[in-house]
Amino acid sequence: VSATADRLRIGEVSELVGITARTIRYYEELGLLGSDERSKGRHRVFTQADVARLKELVRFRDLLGLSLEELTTLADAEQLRAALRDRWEGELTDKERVAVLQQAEQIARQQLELVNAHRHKLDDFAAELEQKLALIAERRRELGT
Amino acid sequence: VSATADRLRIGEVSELVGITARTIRYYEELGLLGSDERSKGRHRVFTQADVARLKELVRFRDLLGLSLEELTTLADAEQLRAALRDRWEGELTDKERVAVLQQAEQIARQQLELVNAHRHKLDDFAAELEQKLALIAERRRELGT
DNA sequence: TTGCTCCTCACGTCACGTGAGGTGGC
DNA sequence: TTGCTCCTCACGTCACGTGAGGTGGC
Repeated sequence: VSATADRLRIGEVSELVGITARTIRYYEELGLLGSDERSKGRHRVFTQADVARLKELVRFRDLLGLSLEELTTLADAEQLRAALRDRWEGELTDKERVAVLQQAEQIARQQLELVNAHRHKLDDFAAELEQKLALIAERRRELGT
Repeated sequence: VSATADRLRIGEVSELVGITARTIRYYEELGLLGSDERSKGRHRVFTQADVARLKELVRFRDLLGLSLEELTTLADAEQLRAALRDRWEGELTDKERVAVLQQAEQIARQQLELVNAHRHKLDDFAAELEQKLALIAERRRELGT
């Protein structure tokens, strides 16, 4: 199969990520995926790295409600990180490696803050609902059932 | 001021809820608010109950990513509950009161499950990011900085 | 070679944003 | 009465959905 060679087709990616082919094409058009070298009209080819990136984008979209414009910024940062990572083996000095790690750390920290902000809002929401349930339970006790 | 009489105008509601007047009109058009008795062309009048309802809808929209069609279902349930609540004082038998409470409890439980499902996904996401940070920290130790 | 999957327009939809031009109400 | 806020179209936009008609590649 083509998958063994890490050359995925759009249908396979669609299946793996859980989004439609149309969405993948649209994201590519917006530049959310990496470079797209392909003569127009021919079938797109994807890698497992593309699948990972799409999964992450979809997660930010669905869980944090980010717009595609916001995802672009995020994708740019990730792309930079990936580019540096590709040069990781051998070609970098220790100083450069430290700089790459610092960059990666900053990105991850910002993402974690976004996630945590959303978590707190959901925690508040859940707490209110549980309070509501407690109030209902109390009223039911008052009614003797 | 008009606010003292619980007769809010769309601009006040917009401010209180944090959405635009256009959005409020759109939601009214979809029937997400209660009954709209008003001769066309005249200014809309809202109550604090409308504000509370809109705040809840916006929360479900933003935190859980529900579509307006899904919000409709949710709003219908809430509306039913509110209608029953209005009849709460005096007119109901104990049996009817218990039924109302059971309904309210079921709704709150379903909402809580939705919220918790989202919370778990965000927990997973946060855990992965923290793991990533731990990995970065480890690499930095290996590099001696 | 036959099918299936993919391709590119291109129009439709959902959830609003953004004026244009006009009227309501404290 | 003067302003400000509100009103109703109506077209624009973002993030895709949904065919129509045609070609690529195992």
